[in-house]
Amino acid sequence: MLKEERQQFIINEVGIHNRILLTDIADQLNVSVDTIRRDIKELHAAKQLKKVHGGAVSLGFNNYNPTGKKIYSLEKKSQIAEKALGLIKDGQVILLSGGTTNLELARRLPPKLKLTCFTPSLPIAVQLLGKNNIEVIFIGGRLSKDSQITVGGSAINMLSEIKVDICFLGTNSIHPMEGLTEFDWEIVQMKKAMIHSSRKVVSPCISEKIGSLQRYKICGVEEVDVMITELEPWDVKLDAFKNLNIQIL
Amino acid sequence: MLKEERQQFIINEVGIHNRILLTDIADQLNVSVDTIRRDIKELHAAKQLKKVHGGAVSLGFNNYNPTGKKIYSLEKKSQIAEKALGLIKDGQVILLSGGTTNLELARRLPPKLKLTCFTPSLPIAVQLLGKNNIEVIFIGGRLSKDSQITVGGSAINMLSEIKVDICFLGTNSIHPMEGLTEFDWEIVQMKKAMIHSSRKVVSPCISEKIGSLQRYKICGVEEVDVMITELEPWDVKLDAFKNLNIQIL
DNA sequence: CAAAATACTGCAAAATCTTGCAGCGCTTGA
DNA sequence: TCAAGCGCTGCAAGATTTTGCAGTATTTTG
Repeated sequence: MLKEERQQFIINEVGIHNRILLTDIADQLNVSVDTIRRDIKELHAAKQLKKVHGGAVSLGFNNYNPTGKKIYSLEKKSQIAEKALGLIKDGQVILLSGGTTNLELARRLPPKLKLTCFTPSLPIAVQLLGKNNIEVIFIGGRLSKDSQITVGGSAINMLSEIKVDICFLGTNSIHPMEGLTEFDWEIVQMKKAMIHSSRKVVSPCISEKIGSLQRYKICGVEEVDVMITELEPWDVKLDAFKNLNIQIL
Repeated sequence: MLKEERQQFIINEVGIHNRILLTDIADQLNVSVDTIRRDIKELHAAKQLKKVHGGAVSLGFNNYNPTGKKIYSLEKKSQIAEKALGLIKDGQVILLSGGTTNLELARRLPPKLKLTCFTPSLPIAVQLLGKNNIEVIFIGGRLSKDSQITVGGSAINMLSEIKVDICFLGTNSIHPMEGLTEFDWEIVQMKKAMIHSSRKVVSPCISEKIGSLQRYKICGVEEVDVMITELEPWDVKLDAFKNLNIQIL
C-alpha cells in the first residue's frame, strides 16, 4: 500500500468518525503504529487533522469559534484593513468575500457608518450583525466547511442579481502575469461571480501572497481596480504591478 | 477514548447545561473523577469554562444569567430538543427555523447522523458547520438584527424552490383556535414559506407559549403535524389540542 | 463544629511518543 | 550490471504522558 493511499484513508476515517486511534488504523491497514504515527504527524503539519495523544481528531470537530479563531499575520491584515476602510463611503453597497483579512475589515467598520453589506461568509456575517447601522444581506447557498463561505449555483445565482459599489475580494494568490488564482474550484466560481457583480474590485492581499500561484484562475490582474498590501508603496515586490493600471495602497 | 474527545464532550456538556458535575461526567464516560478533574483544570486554564467546586460552569453563564431563570427555560428547551431528535432519520433533509429551541436541537444532532440541513438562522448555521456529516445550506437574504435570521423576498424565493422532509418551526405563540402567531411581519412571511416548503411541520414549543396570541397569524393549528413540548402528554395545558389531529410529544 | 464531599499530591502501571538504526525496495548513473 | 543514494518501514530503548489510586488537606453543608 502506498503512503499516499494510506494518508487518504486516514483523512477519510477522520472525516467520518471525527476521531481515530493510532492502533485502530494500524490494525486496519496492517502496518505498524509507527508508520501511522508518522503519517499523522505529516497530516498534522499539513493541517489536514489534529494530532493528539493516542490518535487524531478532525479539525472542524466542535471547535468553531468565530471570535477566538487564530488569525495568522494579524498585524499585517490589520494594516490592510485600515487602508481599506478609506475606500468605503457612507451609504455605499459593498460586497465582502471570505477570508480573515476581510473579517478584520468587517470588525473595524465604524459603528456610525451606514452601509449595505453583501457577504457569503458566515464569520463576517456574524461580525456585521453586531453593527446597528449596517444592513447585512447574506448570500445563501451550500456552506463549505473549510472556507466557511457559501458556494454553489444558488449562491452564484443570487450574486448574478446584484451590482454593488465595491467588492473586497480576499485573495489567496496574486501574480502580475497570471492574475488571481485559487486552489478550490468552487470558490473560484464564487469569486468570478463576485467580480461580475461589482463596479469596483479591491483586492486586499498580504505580501506573502504576492507572486504565488494556485491551480485555478479567477481573473487577470486587469480586472482588479485597487490592490491593498501592508507594504510601503515603493516596495520592490510591487514593482511588477506598477505599470498595470492598478491603484496600489 | 481520547483525551481530546473527553474534553470536547465536557465543553459540549457545559454548553448545553451551563453547568456540570464532576461525578456525572466521570460516570458517563467511565473514567475516574480525577481524570475529569484534570481535564477541567486544563480547560479552565484554556479559558474554555470556569472550574468550580464540584464541577464547572459555562463562562458566560454567571455574567449573563445570574438569576438562573434562563437556565430553567433552557432545561425545558433541552427536553424538547431531545424529543425532537427522535423524529429525525439518517439521510433526511430538514429545515430549521430560528429560535433558541432549534439551536439546542442543532447542538444535539449526533455527529454520525448524515443530514442535509436548510436554515435561515445564523447561529444555527454556525453550530451546524461544526458537524462533519451535515451538509448545511443557508437560506440567503437580509439578516434581521434581532432574530438573527434572514428575511425578505430573496429568502422566501429560495424557500420556494425546496421541499424538505421535516421543518422544525420555532414557535412564539400557539393557540388551539387561532393557530401560530408572531409579532414580526417579516418573520411571519418566512415561516409561511417554510411551511410551504415542507412535507411535515413540527412545532417545538415550550409550555409558556401555549395559548398565547400575537399580532399576525402564520397558520392554523391544522397545518402543524407534530407539536413538541416539555410537558407530559397528559398535562391539562395540552387538552385543547388533543382533538385537533396533532401528534403531541 | 462535625461529617461528608471534594480537592490536591505523590506514586506507579500502562500506554504512547521520540529517536536512532537497520533492512528493504526502488532509482540513478557509471 | 552493480553500487551508491534515497525514501519508506519496522523495531527497540528510553523518555514522556496519561490515568487511577491512596493518603491527606480543604471546602461545603447541616
